[in-house]
Amino acid sequence: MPTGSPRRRGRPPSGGREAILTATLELLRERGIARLTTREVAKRAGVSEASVFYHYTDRPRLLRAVFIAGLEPLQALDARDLAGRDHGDVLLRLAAAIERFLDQALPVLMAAQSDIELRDTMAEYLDDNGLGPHRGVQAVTAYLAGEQEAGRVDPTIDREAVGLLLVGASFLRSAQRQIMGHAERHDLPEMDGAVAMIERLLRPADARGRVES
Amino acid sequence: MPTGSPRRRGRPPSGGREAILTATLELLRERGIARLTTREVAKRAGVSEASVFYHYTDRPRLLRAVFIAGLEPLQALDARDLAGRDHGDVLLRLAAAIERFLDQALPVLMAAQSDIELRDTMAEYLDDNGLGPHRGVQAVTAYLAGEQEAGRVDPTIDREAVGLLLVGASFLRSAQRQIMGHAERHDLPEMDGAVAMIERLLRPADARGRVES
DNA sequence: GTCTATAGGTTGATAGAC
DNA sequence: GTCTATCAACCTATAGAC
Repeated sequence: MPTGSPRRRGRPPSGGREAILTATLELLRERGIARLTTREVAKRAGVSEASVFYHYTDRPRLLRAVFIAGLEPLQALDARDLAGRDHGDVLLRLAAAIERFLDQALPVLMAAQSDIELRDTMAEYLDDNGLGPHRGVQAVTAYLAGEQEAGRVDPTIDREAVGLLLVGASFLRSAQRQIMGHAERHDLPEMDGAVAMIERLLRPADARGRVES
Repeated sequence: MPTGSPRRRGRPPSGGREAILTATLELLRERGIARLTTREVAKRAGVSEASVFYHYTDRPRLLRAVFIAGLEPLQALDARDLAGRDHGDVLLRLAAAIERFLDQALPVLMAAQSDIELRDTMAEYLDDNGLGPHRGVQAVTAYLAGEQEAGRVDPTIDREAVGLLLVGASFLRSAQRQIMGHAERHDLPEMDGAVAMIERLLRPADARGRVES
């Protein structure tokens, strides 16, 4: 028997299901969850409201689907994929990747905080799938462990602590952008300086005080 | 004419106004803003619903008042108030203070993200009053500047970068507690390790490698 | 300042035809 | 799978008496 599926049974999907998901995510980011009505979702997706309920049963389940879709990119985060000249380079790229992810996901994560049932649903999902902020910390930790083994990073460094510091800074910067909106004043420092400090910390003892490059 | 106010004119306040504020804040933290109705607020505060509108005009203004009340403790944050044996001690206390503040304020900050108009209102308020995450960074920066001047901290240290790292870690830890709820697994590292790494970074060059105490 | 009562409007969800 | 039409529930806000 054939294992592939060259042709699915039944009527092919018309794309309505995905259109609803996309429309919901857009409206969530644009207006906030409080102004997100199934009516508006249907309008933007170009389907009827009943169609929304046909596909997702009720509003909480629709939102759950949106949350999961919005968090999906976190699954693949790995510092070792990011090549770079030196530690500073890799860590800066990793921090940038985390900030990019958070800029997308934070609106969704925060929206879930608006309702205790949504919050619990999402927390359970995150927990079951081993997701959450610790994922970013793990990415840093794994990278540092490899570098320590290769003798390129001080072996007495607390890998997890460094991960917490780096991911925390990225998180704070992304959250600040969202909370403060486009208020230009009162900016946070750039990541460069923070990464430079971390880099200084990582240097093996025998390399300390050496002049750069 | 007397400048003090030994006795206010008119009927003394019965405490209804404050009861409404407190009830709103409680419900916000317990159930989330989506389930926060003026009806429930009135019930918990022990007043009629009309009383809520008498005092706060409409729901957005009530929420604005709650946000401001919830953020007030940030105004006073200053690392120099926190005495300690050494840098690690002071920074650990400061981080703890920031986490305590955020545990209270983050639910409020996140709730404001649920509605774009609330979000903008709050962002404007934060901006006008110079509030926001940068306040925590400033507290660290100010402390480090003093210590650098006294020769107890490496003068080549990027103060703002260190502030970003420390506040970021506190922020991440507090946010994780709220987002993940009481899911025990997948914890983040404690602050101690992170502070120890920062402390190592701060040591003046002539003190590096010295054995502790 | 506080209350009761209610108007007015919005929303999530269902029914039933196509 | 998609639609139109509709309902029951709920919420904010106001009116007017005390």
